[in-house]
Amino acid sequence: MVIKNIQLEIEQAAQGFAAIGSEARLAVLISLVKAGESGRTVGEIQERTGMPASTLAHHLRFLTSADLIVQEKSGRVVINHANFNHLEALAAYILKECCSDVPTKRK
Amino acid sequence: MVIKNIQLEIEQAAQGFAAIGSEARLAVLISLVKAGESGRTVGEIQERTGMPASTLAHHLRFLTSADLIVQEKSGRVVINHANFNHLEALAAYILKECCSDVPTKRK
DNA sequence: TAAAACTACATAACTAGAATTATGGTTATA
DNA sequence: TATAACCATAATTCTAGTTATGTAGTTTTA
Repeated sequence: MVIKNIQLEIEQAAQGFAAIGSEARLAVLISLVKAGESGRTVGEIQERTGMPASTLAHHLRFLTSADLIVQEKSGRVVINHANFNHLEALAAYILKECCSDVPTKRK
Repeated sequence: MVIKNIQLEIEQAAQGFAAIGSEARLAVLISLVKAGESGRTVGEIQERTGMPASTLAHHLRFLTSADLIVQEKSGRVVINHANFNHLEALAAYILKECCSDVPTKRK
């Protein structure tokens, strides 16, 4: 798996975190992360999470617009993939600038 | 700096992400991450972010209840510290279970 | 039939002004 | 010189208007 380095702006990062800031959506995303590259159809996610289709569609839209997942249409089904590049960037964002304002001690 | 390994439940993780899922709060948190261990007073954060005191107080409360920051009272000022242990755990959470459902190829 | 779009509504969140509380420093007074 | 009174500052709480979100039923599209 190739991980591309993405540079996030604070708006994008906040949007990304907001997207996984609800238990329902976080559960959906984690399910897709577990599934790896091959992803899962909307139906498969619905089976696993048990949420109503319309609710799930709404959350998938939310996750898609935050660029956390990518949807791919294949015939009649839609396959959802975790966007690993973006997720990596998001995870890194939190502590990226750790301590940059701490004055370094003079020796 | 010692990093403790924290195991997060999905509710806690979602709450944590929700806490940094607003640009205002993410900006506050990043400011505290930059400041490192020594933290920053409410006033210092206000100077940097320019947001009204009442709004800032509200967001700090939110961040505190999600355990992302820790507040320490010192005389008249309240010093805010990023909770690095929790932030590490949150960052790790996103991809922790990556690909666990992918069937491994037989050799 | 699978999935998305549309719709509706109750609930929660964001923002910020005004009032309040808490602390520390300064000045006045006995 | 105590100490009471007062003022300044830091931060929080109260309150309210506005906006966003969560959920899910219904309808549409491919």
